[in-house]
Amino acid sequence: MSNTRVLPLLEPESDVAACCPPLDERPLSAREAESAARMFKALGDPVRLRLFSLVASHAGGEACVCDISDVGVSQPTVSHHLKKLKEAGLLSSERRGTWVYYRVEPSVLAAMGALLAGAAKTV
Amino acid sequence: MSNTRVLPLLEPESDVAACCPPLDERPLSAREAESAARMFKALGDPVRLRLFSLVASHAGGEACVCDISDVGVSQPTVSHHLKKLKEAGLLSSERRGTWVYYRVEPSVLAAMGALLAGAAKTV
DNA sequence: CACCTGCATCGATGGACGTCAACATAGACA
DNA sequence: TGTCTATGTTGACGTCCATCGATGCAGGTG
Repeated sequence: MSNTRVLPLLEPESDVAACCPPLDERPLSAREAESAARMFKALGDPVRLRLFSLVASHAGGEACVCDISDVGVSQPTVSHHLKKLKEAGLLSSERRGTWVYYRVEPSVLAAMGALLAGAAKTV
Repeated sequence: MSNTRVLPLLEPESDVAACCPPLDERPLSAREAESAARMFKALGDPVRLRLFSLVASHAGGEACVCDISDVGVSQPTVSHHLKKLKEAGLLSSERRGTWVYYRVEPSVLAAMGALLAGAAKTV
């Protein structure tokens, strides 16, 4: 455990992780919605969702770009989408020698899960 | 065991509720990603997210369109976004007399929560 | 040094999307 | 019937976005 490392969250661009209450608790403010929508939007593209799932499900929690080649789009497009996922705070990247490795950013995922967990209980 | 046989995925338009395994279980197929991305995409707009949160947090789990007027966009735009949320399977609507009421579709939310719950555990 | 490979960036293009005003439709009421 | 109110629909417009080929850059290998 001890995995709950809280991000600094200083930049207004990436106030992404601890932004919002459960969706059914109260109406989101414009600011909250803006920040949360960025995360959902990042996963709102089929290619990005496959890329993200590919990284998330890969052994060790990280994947090299070289492992990704069968998503049906060109290499520049893959790079473009990985960048988008990184900008949304969902992935982080690290270059090790020749290859670049991407890994899932757990805190942001937890935030999205919290948003939905509330609304899912709404029956 | 209990290999969680998934649904037949009948309608290509609304295979939305029980589409996908947790994001970190295995790479999503193109079909799965397509279906799941539709849901995320629907929440990927700030206005739609506010509308959805507004309905989800409203008393009784439903809200009349007349309750919604302060999202910062015109009425036709509100109607447009509500339609999008409905097409994505996140909301359902019902006309009762003069007013139209929208409510949250719980199964779809549960599906999205399941997708993320898996990936959130990924540390 | 030169050469090759893995990945990012650039510039262009076609399509999708958010937004609005104008109009259409449906129900309530007189 | 007619009129008013509440929503949905249409058409248009501007912007964003996914995609690609070409190119650039970094790191390994000879």
